[in-house]
Amino acid sequence: MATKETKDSGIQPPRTLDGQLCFALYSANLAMGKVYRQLLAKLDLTYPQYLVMLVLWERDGVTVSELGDKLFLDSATLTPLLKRLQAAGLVARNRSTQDERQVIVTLTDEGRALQAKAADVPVDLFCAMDCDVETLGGLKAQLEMLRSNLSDAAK
Amino acid sequence: MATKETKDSGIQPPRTLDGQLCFALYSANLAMGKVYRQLLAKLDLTYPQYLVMLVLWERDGVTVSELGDKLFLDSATLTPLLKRLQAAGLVARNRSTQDERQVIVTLTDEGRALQAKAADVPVDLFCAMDCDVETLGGLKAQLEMLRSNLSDAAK
DNA sequence: GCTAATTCAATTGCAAGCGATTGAATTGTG
DNA sequence: CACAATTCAATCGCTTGCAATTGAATTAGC
Repeated sequence: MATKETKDSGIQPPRTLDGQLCFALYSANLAMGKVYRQLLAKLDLTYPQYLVMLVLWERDGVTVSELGDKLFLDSATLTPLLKRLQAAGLVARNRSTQDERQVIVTLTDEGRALQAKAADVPVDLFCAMDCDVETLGGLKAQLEMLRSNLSDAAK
Repeated sequence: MATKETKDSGIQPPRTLDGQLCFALYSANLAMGKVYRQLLAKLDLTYPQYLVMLVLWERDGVTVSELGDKLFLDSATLTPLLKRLQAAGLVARNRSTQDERQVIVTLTDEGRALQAKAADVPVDLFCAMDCDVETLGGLKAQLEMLRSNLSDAAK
């Protein structure tokens, strides 16, 4: 055999930077982060903090684990992030009385009020992406499939 | 006007977590990072470090700025990363004699030797993604377009 | 030739992100 | 009931990623 081949397929994955899908994913994500940083600056939120607020605006009063399941993050990331949101006066953290292991995250009045100020964010971001809706929808579906496959592969 | 609309388009970008392309991008990138962390553990590299090595394996002896242009990263990220690669014995960092402001990054013998050990990484990752090549190619092109558009939007 | 503007890497301070571990609370099993 | 296993949040240590700044080297303008 002259060159290494992918199992059973005979396909050659690219070995250079430019050829790799993963680098495109990585750098698109970085670029998205920069746009969000600008858009969210007026709300004093980072993108992961904004994601937590999105979850809470949809359904208030969730545990750290539930947040983690929705956002694919664990407590090592969420606990300090939630403390910062608490310090900013946007959420409260309270132990569940039913199960003292769980911490319930709740919106404060200020946190609820922030939703109105954040209304423009999805619109502005949609404009920044400058794509037609069909493309974005297809891209979203493919990325979700990719995330699912990669999650399965990672143990 | 009953609801806010995207400029001139009448289109409603999604406001919930599940609806957002950006979250799909963000979480797919996190999932990719976890797979790479496992694959690269045997090489003692992180994914950004691996990207730097990819660049150097393609063309040895590049400046920090050139690395930054290729990887869309700046010196605040690259300098400490390169110092870690240097501490690991994979690269050397030397001031250019032509222009003392520039730092030239060069592979050591050990760094060059690592390329052989990394040969399986793209293959393994391709398997982990579990997609056909056409899908991956299309996805890569769309992500590159998205990155470009977002970069333009961010200042 | 001299000063102003620019370029380049480095540094600082902060916020993720995660592997690994800890400790408390709960559940399961005999 | 007892006690082992599990679940859950928190903590530690490390590596990105970046805005802002610094300081040195180079280039441009006069």
